[in-house]
Amino acid sequence: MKISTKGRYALRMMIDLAEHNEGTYIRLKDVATRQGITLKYLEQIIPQLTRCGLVKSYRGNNGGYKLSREPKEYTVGEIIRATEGSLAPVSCIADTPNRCPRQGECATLGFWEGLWKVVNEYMDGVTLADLLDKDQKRKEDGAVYGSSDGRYI
Amino acid sequence: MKISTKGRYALRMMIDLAEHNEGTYIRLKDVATRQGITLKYLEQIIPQLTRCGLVKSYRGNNGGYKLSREPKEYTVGEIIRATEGSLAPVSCIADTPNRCPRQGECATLGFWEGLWKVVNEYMDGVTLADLLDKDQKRKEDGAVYGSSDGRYI
DNA sequence: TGTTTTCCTATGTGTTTAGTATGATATCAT
DNA sequence: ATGATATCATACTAAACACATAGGAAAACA
Repeated sequence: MKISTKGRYALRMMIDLAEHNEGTYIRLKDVATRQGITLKYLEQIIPQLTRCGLVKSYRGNNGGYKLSREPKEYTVGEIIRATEGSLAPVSCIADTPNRCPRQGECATLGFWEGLWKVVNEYMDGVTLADLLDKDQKRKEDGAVYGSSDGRYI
Repeated sequence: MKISTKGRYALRMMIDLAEHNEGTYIRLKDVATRQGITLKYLEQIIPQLTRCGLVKSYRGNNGGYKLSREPKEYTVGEIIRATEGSLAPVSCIADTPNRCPRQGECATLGFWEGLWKVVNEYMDGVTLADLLDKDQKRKEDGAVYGSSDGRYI
């Protein structure tokens, strides 16, 4: 039940691109330095975001990456799904052709579908802009995160 | 973001033990046959449930396993956690000593904590008895699972 | 004493994770 | 043109994990 570094780093890249957005393309090297992750690894992850249209890329001397929309137009869910793939907790319910032969007689299927839905709804309920707000507040004062009910926003 | 066979099979074992509960100990061999999973693999998973006090075991000729409580007294969450470990989506927030050195400056930490909470709350909101009810209904007629809002109950 | 069960530990195999490395291709500044 | 600097594509690897299989010890009963 873990999110891999691919998804986690992708989210941090998106936040970094949003925070340093001045209209120009941002070098991945700078993102890597700021985030403390090797350039080569980020180079391997970010093409998934480009292919899904989440960021725009530009080659060459003053090239780099930048967001293709406003931060509030991204949900965290689509960023994570772009890099991690389906968030289905069991492969037998995903769109993949791994359908289980015991489907008709499985007592737990509905439970897993419910979990899938809960995870997606949580992630799609938080935007990239929400994370930026938190980050700004954190930088201003050493505020504690999270609301009283643990829900992120 | 996947649940492994350990957790999934553990849940199916618990359902099986509940459905065939007549007070006596149930042979794991019978569970394995009914569920279509090898005995040897289940033998490797079930000790975690015994150690956590979820089932009672008895050795010898008429030995086997049985639930230590009523089905409605189990949440699915405790069954899954007993076999899968912590459901924290990132290791840096779990109780494990993998705390991240960037904690103070991480904009995503609160988001992951919120996801963790959502997952736990969903799983702890469904009992073993709930899954049994669904299973009974499914056996009676070929009913469709899940309520309109996708929430399992 | 033999049978049947749980219990314990070792082994194997394939996949995934988390990175590292090498080089090609595009773009710009000079 | 040419060199510098960026993305892009692909291959490789070490370690961990998933998903079992296998062999035998210990307990309980008939």
